[in-house]
Amino acid sequence: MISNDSNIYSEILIRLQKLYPEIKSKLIFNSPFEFYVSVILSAQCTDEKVNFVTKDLFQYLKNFDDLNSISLDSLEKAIHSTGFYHNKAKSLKEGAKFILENFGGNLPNEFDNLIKIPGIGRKSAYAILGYVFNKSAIIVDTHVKRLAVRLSISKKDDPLIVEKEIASNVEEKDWFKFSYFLNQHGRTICTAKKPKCPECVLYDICPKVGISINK
DNA sequence: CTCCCGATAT
DNA sequence: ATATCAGGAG
Repeated sequence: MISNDSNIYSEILIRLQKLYPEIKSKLIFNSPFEFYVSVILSAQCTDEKVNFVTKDLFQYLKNFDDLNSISLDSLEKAIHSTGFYHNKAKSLKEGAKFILENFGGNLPNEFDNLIKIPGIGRKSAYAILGYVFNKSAIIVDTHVKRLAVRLSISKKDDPLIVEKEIASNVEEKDWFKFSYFLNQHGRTICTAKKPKCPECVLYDICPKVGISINK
């Protein structure tokens, strides 16, 4: 099939690779446990703020046993500034209990097991797989979702659809990269509110350029 | 679809 | 002052 848009995926990979050469989480972690805590705290919160909070937290919170033992009240106080602190503290403690009871206190490295942990959804499960265990994963967060729609990779604003489109159009070895690139680009250039289209390296291949770009 | 919530941009 | 950010649970 001779078609220009059949190359949009590889074009995105090539161009964004140059812009975001280092594929690494901005979250600072030194163990699967620390990433688990950080990824839960990172919901609606900058990675910088998470790192600020975990710097002190990880001095005394070393594993799932510690997390299971700490009082809800002191945990809430410690993570307060990340927002949603009541939900997050509850998720962290319930998740820790679940991991101790079902996985012997070790964070599992299979998607099907991760997704069973209370407080861990698809996005967090894939983040753990990709960043901690270097397994293939497609992280579809709000940025990836938004860019997939703008770039007409997906017609629907649905994480599962976006995931399937990427899975079937990108080589598996590039899945994680691809979603990482869209995420980075969404944070910096193709922002939700005022996308910087004139600065965008995908400008000429973006179908939504010039049209109302509010989705 | 709503609720959770503090921080930051506007 | 207020809109917006954003993943997961119910």
